Amino acid sequence: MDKQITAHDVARLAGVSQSTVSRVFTEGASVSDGSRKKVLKAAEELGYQPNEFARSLIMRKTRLIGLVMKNVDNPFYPAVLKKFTATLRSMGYGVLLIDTAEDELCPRDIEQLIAYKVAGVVIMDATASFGTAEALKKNGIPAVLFNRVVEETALLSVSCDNRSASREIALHLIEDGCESFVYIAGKRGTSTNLEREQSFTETLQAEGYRSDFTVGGYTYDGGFKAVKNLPSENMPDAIFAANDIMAMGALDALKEMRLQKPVRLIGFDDIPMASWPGYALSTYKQPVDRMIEKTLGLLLGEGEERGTPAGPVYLEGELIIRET
Amino acid sequence: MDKQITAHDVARLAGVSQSTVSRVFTEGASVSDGSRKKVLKAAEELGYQPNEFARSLIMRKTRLIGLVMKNVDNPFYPAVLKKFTATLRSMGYGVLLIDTAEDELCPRDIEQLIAYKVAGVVIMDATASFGTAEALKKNGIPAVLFNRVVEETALLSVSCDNRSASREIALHLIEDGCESFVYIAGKRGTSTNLEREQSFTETLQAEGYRSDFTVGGYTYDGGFKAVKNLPSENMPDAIFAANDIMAMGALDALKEMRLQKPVRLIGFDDIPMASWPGYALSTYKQPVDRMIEKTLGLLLGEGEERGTPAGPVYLEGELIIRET
DNA sequence: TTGAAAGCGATACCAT
DNA sequence: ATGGTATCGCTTTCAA
Repeated sequence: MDKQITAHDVARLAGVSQSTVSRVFTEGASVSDGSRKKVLKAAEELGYQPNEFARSLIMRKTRLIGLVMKNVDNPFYPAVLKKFTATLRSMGYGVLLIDTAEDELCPRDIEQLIAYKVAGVVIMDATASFGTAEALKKNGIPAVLFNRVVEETALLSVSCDNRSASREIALHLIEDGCESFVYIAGKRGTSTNLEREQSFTETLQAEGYRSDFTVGGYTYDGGFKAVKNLPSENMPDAIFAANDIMAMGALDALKEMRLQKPVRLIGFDDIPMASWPGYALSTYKQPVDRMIEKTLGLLLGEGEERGTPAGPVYLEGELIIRET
Repeated sequence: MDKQITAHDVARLAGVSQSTVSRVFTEGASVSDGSRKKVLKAAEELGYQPNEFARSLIMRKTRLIGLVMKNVDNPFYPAVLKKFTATLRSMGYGVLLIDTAEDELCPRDIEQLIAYKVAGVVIMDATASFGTAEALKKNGIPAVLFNRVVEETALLSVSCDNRSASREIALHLIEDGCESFVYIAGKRGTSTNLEREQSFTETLQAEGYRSDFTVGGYTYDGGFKAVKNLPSENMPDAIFAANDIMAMGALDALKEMRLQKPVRLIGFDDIPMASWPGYALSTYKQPVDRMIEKTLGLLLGEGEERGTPAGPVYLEGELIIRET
């Protein structure tokens, strides 16, 4: 940045004032065609681009959105990340990527977000403590949780409707003739797991069935081991895994066990691999596009869309039945 | 950002000058213990964090690195992205994420990188045209290609040693008794594919064998179809797929075909899924950690490490033989 | 050690 | 339509 090209340089080369250069790069400012051409030519030649730091400073407003993500291991998120980035770009925003190691944003994350005065924060697959939410609020930075609900912080949040999804899954399985069930839990304490678990179990109970329970921690290995630990002489009719990669682990374990009785298996997310012929996994497809749209609407939208809805936003997805 | 908390606010609350506040947040500036305490307390209370935009502006140097990525579909990259982000963070840099749709950086990407005056750019899995490279150079922004080599632009680049890797794979297969081979190509025109293809084919020829050839485009479907299109009465002894997800597609196709003769299959990358029991894919593990380290060294390192090496940097990985 | 003041590169208001 | 100038929040001399 020592070799900075500034509006002054362009002005000098174009033979106009620095103000005029600025106007050429400002939407809806009045500049004569002649000046504009000269400036554009000079800018092109020098490779000039207005300094966003100076611009944001004087405008008292940045065009940066903080994207906080945790779980790169989960193939669900890359596509989400891409979609967020692409959409934000088309809205004129840049993306400050923050990778948080823990389930909860750490102080360094917050400091960076505040230092960059981001116009908003999307927190994917992680949560924020009360203190964190406060720090952001103090600095007037809005934040939305993506795929997480945290009651205490009153942070905005957008998720898939895990409850209705899990109910649908339970009912589908029952209708299919299943009578014994196992739920492979994700990470305990996450809202996604809690909602899926509760709703699945309650629906089953309401219909007169019960579900066994095991933990998979949202990982492939977890799903694999969860099934391996099931008593092979007494396998359930159906398994609901709280996400797709656990379901894949479960499926691979099932295949290895070569059971005589088929076991129905349903995952959650609809990651790209779920449709691979090798798996052909039945799953619940999260309404990713609408979730992202809604998230950005809450964060940056105009008027009523923006701001505080009564509570967490839940969007319905779609049950996709494949071969499992 | 309208509700900005500035060093002035902190100064007022702490009863010192704004300069002193700045000093407290500047490494190695001289402030009395008393002042420091007062300032820190006030800052804490207000939730103050120095404005990075103002800071970068006056310092004439940003702490932002542009990370350009394309292929979110390839499970190889999420982990790379995470590692880059984490490492950069520990070096004090923030990450400006740019998602480029095309194989080659588009003007908008460059404009954003220049506008944010990034301290450097890492281009993952994509290339830059001559014009692009020039625009960056004009603005004094260093860039490194990760996993791509582009001869004409003389851009720095760090890759896996695709040639030696492919040779090793070919020799291993021959040693294993294979006599007929198929290479499933990635995307034509990419340096990774070219290097793998040439080296594999040449090694085979040198040993007196030849290889058939088909294109998979670096996608699961591509790999799947590539195998399905092979004549089932005349399958090769071994297949080398230019990346793991193609290999997985190939493997699933192979499984569906239920051949009597086993076919050896080797992928490339060693993505997490390759080790899943359902695949147990043999593959060539890219030396990701060292590649990232080298990339950042070239971009931001001290002294000799930084800057222009004679040519592209190639790092050796490791052949991992699993069940395929 | 501390405060006052200059200046980073841009925008926008004010004259002209 | 154009140029001059104040200003954004910060770092960094320069005096005190």
